[in-house]
Amino acid sequence: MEKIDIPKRTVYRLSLYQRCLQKFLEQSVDTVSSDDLASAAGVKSTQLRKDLGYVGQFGTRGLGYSVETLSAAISGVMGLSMLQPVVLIGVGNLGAALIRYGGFRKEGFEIIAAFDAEPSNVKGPTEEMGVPVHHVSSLGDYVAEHAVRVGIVAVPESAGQEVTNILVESGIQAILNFSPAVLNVPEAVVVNHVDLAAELGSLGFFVN
Amino acid sequence: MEKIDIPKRTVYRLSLYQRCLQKFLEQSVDTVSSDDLASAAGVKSTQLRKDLGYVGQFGTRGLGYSVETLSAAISGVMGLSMLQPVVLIGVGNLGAALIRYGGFRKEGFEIIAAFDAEPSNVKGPTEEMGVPVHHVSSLGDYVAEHAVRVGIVAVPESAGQEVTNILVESGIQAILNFSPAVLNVPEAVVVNHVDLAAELGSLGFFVN
DNA sequence: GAACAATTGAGAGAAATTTCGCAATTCATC
DNA sequence: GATGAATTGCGAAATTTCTCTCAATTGTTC
Ligand SMILES: NC(=O)c1ccc[n+]([C@@H]2O[C@H](COP(=O)([O-])OP(=O)(O)OC[C@H]3O[C@@H](n4cnc5c(N)ncnc54)[C@H](O)[C@@H]3O)[C@@H](O)[C@H]2O)c1
Ligand SMILES: NC(=O)c1ccc[n+]([C@@H]2O[C@H](COP(=O)([O-])OP(=O)(O)OC[C@H]3O[C@@H](n4cnc5c(N)ncnc54)[C@H](O)[C@@H]3O)[C@@H](O)[C@H]2O)c1
Repeated sequence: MEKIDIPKRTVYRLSLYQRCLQKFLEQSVDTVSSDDLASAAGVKSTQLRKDLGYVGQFGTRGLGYSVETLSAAISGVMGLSMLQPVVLIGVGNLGAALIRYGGFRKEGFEIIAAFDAEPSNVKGPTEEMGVPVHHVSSLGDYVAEHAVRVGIVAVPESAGQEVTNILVESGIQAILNFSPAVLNVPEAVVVNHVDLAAELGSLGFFVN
Repeated sequence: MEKIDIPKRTVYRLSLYQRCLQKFLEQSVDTVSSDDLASAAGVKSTQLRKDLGYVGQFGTRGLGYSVETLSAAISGVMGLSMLQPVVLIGVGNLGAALIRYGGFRKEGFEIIAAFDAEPSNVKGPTEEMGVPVHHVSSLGDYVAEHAVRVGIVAVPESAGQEVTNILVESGIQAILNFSPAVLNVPEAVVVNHVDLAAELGSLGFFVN
């Protein structure tokens, strides 16, 4: 079960490639060159080939890659062969937007339940998308019972570590963190920190 | 006015440091060591010192950094000395969430206007936050007239390049792109691509 | 004011990541 | 079935980023 050792950056790009391949598939393209795919993903073709090299050999020289084969291969590595259930904690501005967004399914993820400290304040998403919003007190049990492996944290900074602890104790394996909080987790748990304020803030450097 | 050459990663972290410093300031802490600040930001202290090294020398050996001085210095480099006006294009799920979020002001950014292809569909944010939502046809003029330098793109992928072109032609200097589209821009324009689907997707690799 | 503890700043070294270069392979054509 | 054009896969080189080390400096204590 030992995952091959793949650089984090490469894993991220594999996710991009996968989406591009999906799009090619929809357009009934059945073969792409590394140049085609790379430019669709916004990277250099050498980079793409090096990235794919971590996964295996899927191309045929002179021709390129079979979209279907490559897509299946990446899906395999990325564990996207089946829909991955996800819980979301914090149904505020951002959390609600994420729930309403329908696009994650296509990427292989489904938000199956949401949790909030005040679920009664939350109206829209439940009805709109069929995602139930529970009280955060039931988070631990839910995650454990449904063996949920991925969680999205969209609570205020002050509550970030708290809900993370619950997730971790209940066996979560990966967290997408939107709060500014620096989350403390065991080695085995992976955290992707998306810090929107910092992303915007860093643009300040480049203007004027 | 040539900016010092600072690695992108460092710029991003400077933004983190700045937020942490702000928090220290609120707590009336007036001196921090590189260890304190680094752990608040979730990085190693050697990394922090190296990052600050790009900016200048602000610490006193044996003591640490003056929160106020350092914060001012970073603000200077990051161009956050004054509130940076920002336009947002695409007031859908995500765009509306960003508008409703009040935290960007504290980071030195203010969404002064939003644009959508169908502004009549958009209700909430305008009234709630006092951010007017205009038709996208007026985007170019608005950006040019108000000399807006930073834009947030939150439209569907298919419209990403289109609105980007308008922004670029009108003199935008930096873009925060939430759409999956790979945006094509001139060298002088900086794009921060926040690809939520890819961030979530890449977690798939790490589970199980 | 000498000894000590704390802590920065910066150069050197290590590690990670990206880019390059090119042999190997495949398909199409003559 | 040989020639040529296209394109992968991979080792090597280049670049970027991170970490380590330690001398230099400051404040504090005796
Ligand atoms: N919305 C944005 O555009 C934006 C931008 C930058 C950063 N962020 C960050 O994303 C996070 C969410 O932002 P938001 O605007 O959606 O905030 P929000 O205040 O609108 O929503 C937070 C939600 O979390 C819930 N909550 C609070 N404590 C909780 C707990 N212990 N357990 C479960 N739920 C709890 C609240 O009831 C609320 O519904 C914040 O950390 C914020 O700093 C958001
Ligand atoms: N919401 C999420 O959680 C989420 C997650 C991942 C990615 N994204 C990406 O973020 C972007 C926005 O997502 P969303 O969920 O808010 O989408 P959305 O469909 O809710 O909103 C898009 C908005 O853009 C407007 N629009 C369309 N074409 C336009 C144009 N040419 N000019 C101006 N406005 C235009 C639409 O009227 C709509 O209001 C999309 O690219 C999406 O793929 C969103």
